[in-house]
Amino acid sequence: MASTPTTPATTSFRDRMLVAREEAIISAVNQLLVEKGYEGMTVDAVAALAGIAKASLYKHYPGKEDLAVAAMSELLGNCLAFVHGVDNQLSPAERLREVVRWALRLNLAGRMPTLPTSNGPLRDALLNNKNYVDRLMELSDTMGEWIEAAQVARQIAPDLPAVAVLYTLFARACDPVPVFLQATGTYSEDAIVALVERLCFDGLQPTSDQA
Amino acid sequence: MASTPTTPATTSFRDRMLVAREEAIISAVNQLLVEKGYEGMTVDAVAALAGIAKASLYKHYPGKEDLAVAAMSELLGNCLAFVHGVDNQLSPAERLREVVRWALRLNLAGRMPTLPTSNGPLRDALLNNKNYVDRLMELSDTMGEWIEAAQVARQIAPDLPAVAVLYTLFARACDPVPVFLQATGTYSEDAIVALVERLCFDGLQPTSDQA
DNA sequence: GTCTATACTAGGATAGAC
DNA sequence: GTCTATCCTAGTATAGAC
Repeated sequence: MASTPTTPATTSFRDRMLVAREEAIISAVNQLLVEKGYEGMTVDAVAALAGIAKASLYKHYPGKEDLAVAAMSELLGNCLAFVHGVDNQLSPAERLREVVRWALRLNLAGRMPTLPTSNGPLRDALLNNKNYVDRLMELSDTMGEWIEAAQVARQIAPDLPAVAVLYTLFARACDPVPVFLQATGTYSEDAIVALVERLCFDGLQPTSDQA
Repeated sequence: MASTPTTPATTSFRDRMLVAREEAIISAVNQLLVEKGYEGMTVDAVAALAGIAKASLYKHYPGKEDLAVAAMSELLGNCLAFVHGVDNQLSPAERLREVVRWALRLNLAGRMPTLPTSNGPLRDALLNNKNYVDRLMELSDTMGEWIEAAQVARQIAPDLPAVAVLYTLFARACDPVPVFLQATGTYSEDAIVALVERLCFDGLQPTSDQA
């Protein structure tokens, strides 16, 4: 107890502090991206919400774009963790539905950050980040396999281009419809998830028992 | 010929010039909203693209928000004009499909401006503009009637809340999926319109003849 | 109503001490 | 690596002459 701390223990403690800070920073970024969007998120606000001085923040992340990239990279990491945890006993289509439901719940809970597609430099920063691109490709590969398996099993239409299906699933994860429905105050979260999942997979058509 | 121009004629000419300028301004706003988004659109760029000095621009529209509101109001006007021109002989569902196709084509042509939902002051400016709100309500009313008629006719599922259908149709008009598909360079505009229309109305499910 | 030139401010990024 | 204080560009908006 009274002895001088060993070097590795001290380093480890400092590392833990650093990691905790960065978690607080990215958590703040996530919240502000949801509330204000990328352009509306100021670095000052991130620093204030994370309880850190702005200059310190710049020691962790060299610019505003890097904050956004880190947040999106973490989002993809969480999504990959969920995807890899999905029960492989489920049919491919049911696995895809699980992912859509996961994304819808994240969205409704106000924890789904999104970035504008119109911001060129930001888009470049994303595509230049190996971590982000690797995760995006792994997610696309895994979901792409599920899509093709679901098409072979005739659970989703086999004549749809797989890339169109993949883009559609990604887009539904950021769709404004669930949040708008939530804002009406009429529907429970579960009801909205079920409704939007159905709109995605079945469209507006009557189900077969609605002749 | 030599006589002093009559007051009404002079006024009319000046009015035409003014209207032409405002059309040029809103056209520039539309283009920049598509290319850069609202926050990325600078008033300088609008002025330059419209071929007018910035100070002159401010004589027409008192601020940046007003530019965006005018553009969205014009968009709603164009949409209403299309909606009112749709053949009433068509079934309600087919009329809704016509509107979706119109919006998809506008989107693919790079002429569909969108605004961020996260910008509070901008949202207020929209909702405080009578012209915009009136048009939005008229469009919602008309399409709402079509939706309910289509549900009665069992052309779209009658158990879906009409408001969810309406939000979905609005959301599909601004969806990123068609533009992403366009960016792959693999599909023609017609193919993308047909594909996304199908995804909206039929979802991912196989069609009945794909057992 | 059009222009040139300028005022004002928000916000991204840094300097330099500790 | 953390802080306070500062720099500086970009961008909204205006003044004032014509």
